[in-house]
Amino acid sequence: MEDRERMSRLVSLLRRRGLVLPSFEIYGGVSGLVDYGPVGASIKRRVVDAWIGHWGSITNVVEIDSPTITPEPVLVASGHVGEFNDKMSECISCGGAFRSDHLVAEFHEAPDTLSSSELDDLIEREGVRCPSCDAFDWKKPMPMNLMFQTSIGAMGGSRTAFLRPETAQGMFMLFPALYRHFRQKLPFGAMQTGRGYRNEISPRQGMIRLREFNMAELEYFIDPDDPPIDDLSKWPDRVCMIPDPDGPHPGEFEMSFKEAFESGIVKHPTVAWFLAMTMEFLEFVGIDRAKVRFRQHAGSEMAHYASDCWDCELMGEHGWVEVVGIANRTCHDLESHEEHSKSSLLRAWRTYEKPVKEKSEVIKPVGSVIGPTFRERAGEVSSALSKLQATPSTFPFELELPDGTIVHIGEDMVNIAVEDSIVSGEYFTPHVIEPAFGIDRIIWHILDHNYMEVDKEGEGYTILSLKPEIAPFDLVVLPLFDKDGMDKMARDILTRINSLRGIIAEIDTSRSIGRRYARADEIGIPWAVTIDHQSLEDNTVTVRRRDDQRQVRTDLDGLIGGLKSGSLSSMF
RNA sequence: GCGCCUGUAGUGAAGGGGUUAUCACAAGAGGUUUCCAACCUCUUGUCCCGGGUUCGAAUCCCGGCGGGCGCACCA
Repeated sequence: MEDRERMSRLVSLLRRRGLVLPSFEIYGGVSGLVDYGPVGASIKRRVVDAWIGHWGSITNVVEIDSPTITPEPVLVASGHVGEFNDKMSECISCGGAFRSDHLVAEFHEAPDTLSSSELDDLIEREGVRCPSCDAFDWKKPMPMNLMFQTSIGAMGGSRTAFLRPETAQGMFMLFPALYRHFRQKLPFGAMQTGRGYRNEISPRQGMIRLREFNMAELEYFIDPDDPPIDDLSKWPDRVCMIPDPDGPHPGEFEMSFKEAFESGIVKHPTVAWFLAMTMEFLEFVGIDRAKVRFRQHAGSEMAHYASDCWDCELMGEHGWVEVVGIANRTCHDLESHEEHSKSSLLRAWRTYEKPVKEKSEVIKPVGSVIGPTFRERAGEVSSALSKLQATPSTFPFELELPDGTIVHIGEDMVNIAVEDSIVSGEYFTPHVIEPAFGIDRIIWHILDHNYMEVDKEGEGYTILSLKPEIAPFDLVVLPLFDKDGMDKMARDILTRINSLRGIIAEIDTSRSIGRRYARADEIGIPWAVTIDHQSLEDNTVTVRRRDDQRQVRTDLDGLIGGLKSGSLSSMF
């Protein structure tokens, strides 16, 4: 499956032509950081724009943009501070590294709550041996923080913060604003693209595991009792699905999304819809469908926030790589933020089909009696009374306060009222379906799947067969010779084309025409326009199609029209 | 983070304790050519960084940084 030679030729091309390069190279480089060069940045922008356009086509999905610097409490609530702060023990004898809490798991009920020194004591006391070499020779447990920490503000007044490990929290923070924006109606979604940061222990595999990377995430907020259901028959083609091997459908299947949902392999209708939408996006940007599979997480590898999770994996020179995670995060995030922040704005309202009439007895503390009787504790007594579920039948009765104190409540201290109310609905915490895309990983696979090494008249020849929608340039303008008026005409045409909104063209005037076609093919420019002697006489040019090198002659208006409407290929 | 391998123009490679480090491709200037990496002339540009050994280090040694693979870790 892997061809190291092909991969190294591809990587050389990416560096040589300014697509993707190591960052800070003149200072020795930094592992896990890459630059998109002049060609790569253009591709990346178009892939991101395509992603925004794709999901934005769902009504009720909007784009937002949040800070990357995130205060600590947000990430405590999300679970990242706990999850991303594992302590690691290193074996001096063999160099192996292991999670300290796993080493002492059989000696403690909640090993993940222990501090470094407590873990160290326990390892010493129990004589825990190295799982790989059986030695008893440990370094002290070290916290392994996978988030980049910083502080907001200077000196004493500063607050701890982290660079975000995912963009998703930005959408949760804006839930109240989104709920208002969407006139308090579910479902709705918010998406953002941007950088995420993880201080990986050992970044590997080029742009597959980065320390700073581009993500694109969508949080789709739904009513769990009324999940959106889309018509899956729009996507009849089959795709490789690998359900949870520990579940009821172990194995590997070729099936449509509709079949996967109807057979119960994909449980949630909205998740099934998003799987299909994900496949559609990947094909739009030029991913080879035959190199795609959807794999359901086993329970044991589920992220801390998810209840069901599907990975979309792509096959490339690095093997199968996870590029999209589609998770049902349920109400985990909103509930946790409600608990930690004490905000009451993280819920949605659900109106009942028929209002419910409720008759209830309510206990109302009488402040004028309770106040003088209990003095400074009157507040606690009042709130304890209000929380009583059942109305007491006899007086006086004993009431227990939160700290265990027992007080005696007389009949004169409360009013018991019977209230009739009409309840027309209820508040609930929305559930969230999240597709999370690793943009860099997708770009790598776009390049991989479209990197064509072909034979051209006995010579090796390279074509990057990118979809026109994500090509770095829409076309290249080539004067056959850089003189005799062809030079001026080419520059005039270039100016005219570049004035079209959203169209990017470049010009190449150096060396032979064949060499210039080759250069353009190598970075995936789909169209080349050549100005020759005839152009000067009749205002026509030739248009060359990258993938089959065929040419047609057209007049300038035909060229401009075809470019604007994206229909150049209809000329062939 | 550990182990093994590795680092020479933009890319790919050769070489190597001693004068000015070699080659191909690429790139720039000019010429030639009426459409697919042709050809001619000229030009630019390289030993990852630091320390050590040595009269002398790009070469040997050590460390760092970067890359590949394996282990470990990882939404």
